[in-house]
Amino acid sequence: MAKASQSVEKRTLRKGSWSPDEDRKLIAYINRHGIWNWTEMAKPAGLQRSGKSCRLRWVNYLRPGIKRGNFTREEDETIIELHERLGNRWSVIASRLPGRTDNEIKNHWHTHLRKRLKYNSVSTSELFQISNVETGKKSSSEVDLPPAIAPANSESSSAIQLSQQFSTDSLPSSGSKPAAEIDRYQTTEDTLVSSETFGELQSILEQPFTAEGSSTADNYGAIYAEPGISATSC
DNA sequence: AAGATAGTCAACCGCACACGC
DNA sequence: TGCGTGTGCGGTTGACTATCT
Repeated sequence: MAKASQSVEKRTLRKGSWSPDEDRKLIAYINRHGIWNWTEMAKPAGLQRSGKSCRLRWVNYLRPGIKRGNFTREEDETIIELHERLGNRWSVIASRLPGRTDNEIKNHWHTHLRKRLKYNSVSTSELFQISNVETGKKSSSEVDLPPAIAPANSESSSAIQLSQQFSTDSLPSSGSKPAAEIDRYQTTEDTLVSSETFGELQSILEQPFTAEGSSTADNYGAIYAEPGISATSC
């Protein structure tokens, strides 16, 4: 493609929040054709978005199996535990929290957990009590969390409904390119395989958690047992 | 009631890496 | 081997919302 037309395209690309209509288009396209090339997909999908933007929206928001809403105490503890071991390796941490995205975990860390750890002399379980006193203001996801799944806003909710709706015939098991390509996006753990430190990470991750509870393998099964998403392809 | 301030989170940006040619 | 392209990741930003004064 010529440089001139590329720059024109760049100028016409939409930025900012996604509309429900855009969400619908992206989901519909992916369900029909699968994920084959983010930068090329946007146009035939009818979206004036960059490939990056589409990918981000899908991975963090529209993908089936995304868990929205408040973090549970177990999830919080898992994040804290893993962050102690791994640092800001959000994608690795996300791989241990089925249904949570690295972006969401990162945000949650910066907005909730990090400040709790300022009280770094206390145990993780005590952090949950401290948060009550400390924040005083908003109590959104802090303590005694309900198993909330309620999305933050109406747009989110519509996106999720759409996603779930589409997921019934979900990620393409047939079609021109999909299966092999899509596998790449099914699990964050797969992305670790290529890492030179995979072994190292795995050994770290396989150490028992005090707080991890039921959050890993079992839930993977549950999450990815959604229609149209095979656990094996994860 | 209205403005100021703080908190939250979706989305963007830039960089690094993998891969194909 | 070097280059171009696509993708993934982590840091950061900015709009929106909640709370305070």
